[in-house]
Amino acid sequence: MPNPRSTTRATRSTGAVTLQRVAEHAGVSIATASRVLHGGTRTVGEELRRKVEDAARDLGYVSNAPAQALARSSTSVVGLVVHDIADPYFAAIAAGAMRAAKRHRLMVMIAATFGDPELEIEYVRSLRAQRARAVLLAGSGVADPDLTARLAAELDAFRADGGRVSCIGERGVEPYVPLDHTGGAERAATELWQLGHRRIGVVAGPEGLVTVQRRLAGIRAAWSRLGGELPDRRVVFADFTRSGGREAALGLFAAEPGVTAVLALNDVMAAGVLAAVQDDLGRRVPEEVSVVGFDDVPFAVDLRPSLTTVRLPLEEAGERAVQLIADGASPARQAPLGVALVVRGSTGPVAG
Amino acid sequence: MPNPRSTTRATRSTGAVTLQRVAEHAGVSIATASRVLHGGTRTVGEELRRKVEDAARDLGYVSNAPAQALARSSTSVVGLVVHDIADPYFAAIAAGAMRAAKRHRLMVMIAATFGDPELEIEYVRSLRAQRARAVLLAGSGVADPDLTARLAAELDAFRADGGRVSCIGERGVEPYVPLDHTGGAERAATELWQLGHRRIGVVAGPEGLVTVQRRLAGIRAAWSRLGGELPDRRVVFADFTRSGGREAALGLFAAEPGVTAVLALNDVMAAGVLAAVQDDLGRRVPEEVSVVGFDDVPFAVDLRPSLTTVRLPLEEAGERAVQLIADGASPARQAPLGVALVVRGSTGPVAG
DNA sequence: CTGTTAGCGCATTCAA
DNA sequence: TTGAATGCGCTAACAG
Repeated sequence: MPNPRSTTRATRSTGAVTLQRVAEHAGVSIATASRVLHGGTRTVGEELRRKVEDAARDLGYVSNAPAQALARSSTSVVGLVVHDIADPYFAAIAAGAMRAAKRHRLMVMIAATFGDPELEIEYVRSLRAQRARAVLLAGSGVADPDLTARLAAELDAFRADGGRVSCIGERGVEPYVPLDHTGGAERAATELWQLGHRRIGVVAGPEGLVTVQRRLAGIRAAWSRLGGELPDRRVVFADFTRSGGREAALGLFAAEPGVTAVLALNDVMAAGVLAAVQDDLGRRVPEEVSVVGFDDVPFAVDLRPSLTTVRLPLEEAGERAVQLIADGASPARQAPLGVALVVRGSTGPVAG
Repeated sequence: MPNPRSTTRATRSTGAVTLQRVAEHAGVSIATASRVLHGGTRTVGEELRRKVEDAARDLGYVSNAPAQALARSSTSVVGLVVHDIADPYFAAIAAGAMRAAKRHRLMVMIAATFGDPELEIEYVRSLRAQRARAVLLAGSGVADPDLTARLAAELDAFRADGGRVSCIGERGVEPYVPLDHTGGAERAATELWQLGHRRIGVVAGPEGLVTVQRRLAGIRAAWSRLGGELPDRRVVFADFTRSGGREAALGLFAAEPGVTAVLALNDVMAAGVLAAVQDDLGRRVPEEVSVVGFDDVPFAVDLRPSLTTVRLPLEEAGERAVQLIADGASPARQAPLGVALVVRGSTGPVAG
């Protein structure tokens, strides 16, 4: 018998090294092998333990995650749902999440919805099928009752199957990592007011996103508190992209040439605004027009001029989101992550 | 009976809706249910098919991926191994990969090594445990024989288990998406030469990365072909980060004040170089110093001044990488993705 | 076209 | 402490 293999079919030639084989090789039962290789509790004798470990190493054993998942009905993967991983906002969150995931020995599966709420629901469902241990919703939700309800239903089903859920920013899902969009926006608006600006414009992202609504609300709140006016025609909605920002800025100035400062609702859009104002419109920043961004993504400091923006601790938010779903994290109230206005070169006093 | 849940423990209250239950509910065998719900082939009668579909919908059935994976020993997840997802280079690749993955109905699991080659090996092993259908290596390899061999061994094992492998850029693994680092670098260097620069400096990434070596080789090849000189002291290695670029530039100019142009081996470093040259050293770009980057990440155009750089079709590379491992993609020779020099504002003729 | 049956690899009672 | 046996949910022959 030159070949120890006995069973019939193909697939399992010498290929798959299973617990079974390790057990045989070590001369123990598969239960024992399982205990030393996977079981946390040390209830195996020193000698057998060594034998099993040696066998596993010799054979190059690698556990079969799907099999384990099936047997214990739980995996070590967490799903992260973002809009677009190429967007530095989400990339930062993902980086933080992955860092924390590593600490907790979790794998991160990323799904990009490209802004499609239907896809978000579909991905949660898919993650449920994967029996992911948790799903992290990183993107902003949309203010649509139907969509929200359907997502909630899907999340409930996910939880019913034993999964955990957490999200970045408040969106009606518990637990979540609080991000003070409103407060940050208020601060940015206030800064502009203090610089003497009275006629400001807002370059906003998609109108349906609750993040956009929150930031906008913060600006409006601060502005009216200060006694300013912000007519709707000075608020332009567009995609959360560079070109979205550029086009929105162009539209804004076409309609309201007197605007002295513009608040972009994220840094990527701000980059587009800067390009529009300086290159297309030929106005100087900040001498003629001030620009403020939101998020403080890494490249904000390198824009021309460097961008004044509201800093959001994105990486930390990502980390916290996985902490929330890792171990028995208490669903205790989270201290909101600090937002801060980072004043750089794109803002200045209103032209006298 | 206000509460339909009955069974004892926790987890499996009304929770787990299995194929089994769907089959019962529909009055068919579980095999039939499986066929209509998962089997691609249409070998089920119209009536039963409908019954099963209705039952599945009514019960809210979601297939159990781990169970499927175990039974058919294959999953629909592909692993993507990157250095750092927050780096726009990898974010772009990931975005492309995810787009293609969606088309092929694959899920993408991302692992970040943060530049640690050991972690890369560990992740491949972990992906093997997950029985991932494929792993995509997006990061550059290091020029270390031991590491390379161990990674190769792990990849072979992965393949032996039926997994597919592909990577971005040549690194001794087949198949791969060719990226002409060398050619791009040659083009950038040539451009500088033509602008009259003779004393150039290179701000390079980690010396061990083969990508760095390739780009550097391209520069050296072009330069010596043109008749220029590039002494080692004008080549500085640092991290592939903004601060790495900034510090490297500072060091470079401290040692070689006469340099008239610097080639940064990626755009993120170039941002740091720009900051160092203009803000720290107070020299004008491009009047006094020209700067060239590499990759053409999204923010390159927004730098101050806009960055001349070598464009690499990163998203497309990501897409191609998953195409390579999807369906029965022929391991045919790939036409190298086109690289192009994008001339913008950071380069100009040498000061006369 | 449909049902029966035998695993897939592992965790986990339950005995020993 | 260790082993034997059972089942996780599903797929894939194989038979009818």
